Amino acid sequence: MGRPPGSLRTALVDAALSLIESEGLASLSLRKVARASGVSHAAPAHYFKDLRGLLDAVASRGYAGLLASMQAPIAGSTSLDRFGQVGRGYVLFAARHEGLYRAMFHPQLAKDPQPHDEHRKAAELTFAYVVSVVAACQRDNLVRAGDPIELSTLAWSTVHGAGALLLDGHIPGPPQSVADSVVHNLFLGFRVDS
Amino acid sequence: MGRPPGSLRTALVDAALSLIESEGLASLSLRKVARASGVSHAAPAHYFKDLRGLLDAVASRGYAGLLASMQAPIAGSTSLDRFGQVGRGYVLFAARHEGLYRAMFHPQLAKDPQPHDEHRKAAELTFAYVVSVVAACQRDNLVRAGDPIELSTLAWSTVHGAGALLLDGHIPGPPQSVADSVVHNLFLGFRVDS
DNA sequence: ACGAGAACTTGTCATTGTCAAGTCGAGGAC
DNA sequence: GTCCTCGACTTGACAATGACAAGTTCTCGT
Repeated sequence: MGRPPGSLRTALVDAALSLIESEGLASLSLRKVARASGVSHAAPAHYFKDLRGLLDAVASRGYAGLLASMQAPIAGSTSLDRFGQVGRGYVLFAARHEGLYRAMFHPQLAKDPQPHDEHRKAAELTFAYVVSVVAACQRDNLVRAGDPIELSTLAWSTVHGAGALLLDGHIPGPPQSVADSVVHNLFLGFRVDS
Repeated sequence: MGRPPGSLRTALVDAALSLIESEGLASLSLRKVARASGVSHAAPAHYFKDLRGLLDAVASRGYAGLLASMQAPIAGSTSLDRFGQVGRGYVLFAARHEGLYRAMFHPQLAKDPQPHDEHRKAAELTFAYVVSVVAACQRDNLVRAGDPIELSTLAWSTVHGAGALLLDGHIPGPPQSVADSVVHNLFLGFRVDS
């Protein structure tokens, strides 16, 4: 199959994403990815030496989608609007891309639980956007003073936990309303003191 | 090997817990558990038909430990003290029992991502304690009014997210201070309005 | 005495991650 | 032009695993 040069790696990640979406993360395997891409069973190991490597590549792709979801165009465009969209976009991304979300944060499939560089870089980039939005809210006097990184870490924890618990079925109700509730309550804790 | 009657199931869960602690969740297998317990490779399937079944049993055990960690004896005993201990206990439990915590919340090893009844019951029992503590704080006028279940869900999301991100290395710093920071900020958002 | 069911064991199968070794073609050195 | 190397795979093999089917053995009620 005439493949554009240097694109097998990309194609393998595409196949992995598609398999995760259609069959779930748990049944992903290096060999399935290879088969879906029409290459030999050992080809993936050439690019990602490990299952861990594949998952890191998949996760990096996932962070791009997550960031896009948090930056989705919204009606208003005050810093507060963007704050709300960050939270909602995060939780809804988890709900809409369950397998991918799990691949990003719960890589149980790989023996080594610690994410590698590519993965970690992508995560930091995404986090940086959250920090920038929080800082903007502080400049507009909508969010109380304090280290924006610490506040952002808390916000990340909250939306991340909500997404995870939602996927595990621990939080009842439709994702949309869970997202709204979480964001609403989170902001109550971030307001400037009255 | 003369085994007390009806105790193999318990012994298998014990073995699984021990293996998770010593080698990590990712390398757990039904067969290893069987070997560690001195029984045939198919014995575990008799009690937990699935890997999923074993993980559910392990998770149920885990919730008992989690609850204990949240109820750890503390100096003061106001409802606020207990609120703090719930949060700290949760985050620290995650940090101290990484494999078990992952087994409880990220059962990627099983094909079916949804927890089963035993697991879910244990989770609800644990959550009920959180709700009771939050409600007590409300009675003492330390936490703002509102549906205690909704507030507790938010609190759970936050500590759960913090634990998960901590394990994935996304939050730097020692677990103890992360726990303190999270609980501190969480409470700021729960205070009664001034 | 007998049948039934619980508590396993033995055997087997397809699938998987990983490693070692090969193949093959393009690009540069001489 | 020939040689050499190196990247991009392929082929082959191995041990481990989850799951299933078919026993076996033991106990208990009748």
